[in-house]
Amino acid sequence: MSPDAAQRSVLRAADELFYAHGISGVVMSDIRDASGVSMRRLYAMYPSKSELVAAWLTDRHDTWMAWFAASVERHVAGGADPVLATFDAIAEWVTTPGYRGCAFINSLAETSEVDDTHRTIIAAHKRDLVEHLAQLAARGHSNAPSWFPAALAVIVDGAIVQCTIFASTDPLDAARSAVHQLLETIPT
Amino acid sequence: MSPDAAQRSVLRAADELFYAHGISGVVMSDIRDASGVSMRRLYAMYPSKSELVAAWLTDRHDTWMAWFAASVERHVAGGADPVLATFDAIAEWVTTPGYRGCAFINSLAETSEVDDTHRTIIAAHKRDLVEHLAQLAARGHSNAPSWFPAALAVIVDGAIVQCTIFASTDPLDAARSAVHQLLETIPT
DNA sequence: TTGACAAGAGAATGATCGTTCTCATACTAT
DNA sequence: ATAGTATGAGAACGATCATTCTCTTGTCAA
Repeated sequence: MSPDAAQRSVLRAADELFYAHGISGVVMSDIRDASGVSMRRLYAMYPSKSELVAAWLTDRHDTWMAWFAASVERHVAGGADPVLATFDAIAEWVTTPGYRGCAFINSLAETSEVDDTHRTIIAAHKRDLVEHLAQLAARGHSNAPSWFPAALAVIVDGAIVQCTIFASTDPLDAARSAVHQLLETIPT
Repeated sequence: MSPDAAQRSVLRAADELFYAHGISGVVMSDIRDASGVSMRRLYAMYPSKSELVAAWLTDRHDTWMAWFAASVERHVAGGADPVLATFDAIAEWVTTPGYRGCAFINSLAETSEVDDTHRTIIAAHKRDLVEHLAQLAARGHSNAPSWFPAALAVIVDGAIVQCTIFASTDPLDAARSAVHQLLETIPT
């Protein structure tokens, strides 16, 4: 297996396993078994589990943001409002089999207070999400109040969490209704 | 130590430790050391760590809901709108030293998909919170749309999560602004 | 006082985990 | 082909954990 293929295989295994079972629910030999990469090579690539987790989070940030942006644009191309298209994208995600909430929120719950590396990646992910939502809001709702993007991010994260807890899309629908109502009151 | 005192001491230790370090970040001997209750007695009370966690979550539900209701009423008595008083209460909580987000959301991230007991307690907690918020909304905003309580719960949970991630109260302020704006559009 | 049982301290047990090591097997360069 | 190096398979190691056991120290009824 080429170094590149090994790297991809490990990150794919890490994503499936860490997302499904949580960080402490996955042991290094699970990663080896799922990726087919030997312990020796695994530790040559990532000198500790913590660094593998950091690499996974970084990779997942890129992958997820790219997926999210593409999904939103697809719905915008179909005629949706850029802000409301956010909820169409999240609805797709939430109804995916194996959905278990936001990997970053979940990982934060498992991250001890001393591990700054993981926290930093997690916060950067959410900062990027807020920024992306701000750009969506700027398209077509250019005079939304300054708190709007941050509020939108709060609502999106709340919906992601509650859809996990209730195993239902009802919270997402309520969130969409609230944002729809909010947009009505914003002069274009 | 009386059986009652031992029970209280164990639950208090469980709350401090599980909340601060997460479930898998706490080992049973930590509970023993913090509570002063011997292993033998600990396992006589709770036959496994998982059952201790369940007892902790149940206890925390009662404690937290009581605190939240009281804090909201305090702010309502000070003249706040019952719905907006929610954000005053959450603001108190978020600025408490040692704040680490919602124990139930955090625990869900650590709970494996097979452990139905914990999931059930977590979902019941959030259901009770939604119901409480619905009752607050009914006071003074009796003709809010039917999605309003669920949306309010989504916004509250999102704010709780994002204040943890960003270690800031900014998300809470944005959330409050959004709800304030929403209430403006609801005919009394 | 004594005998019988309840409870504490904390060591023992067996499983699991992160990480490293060994040995056997390839591959590379000459 | 062969010495030298890299890699894989997976056992070994040392730490940690949930849980149980042992031994000791009360405590209380008669």
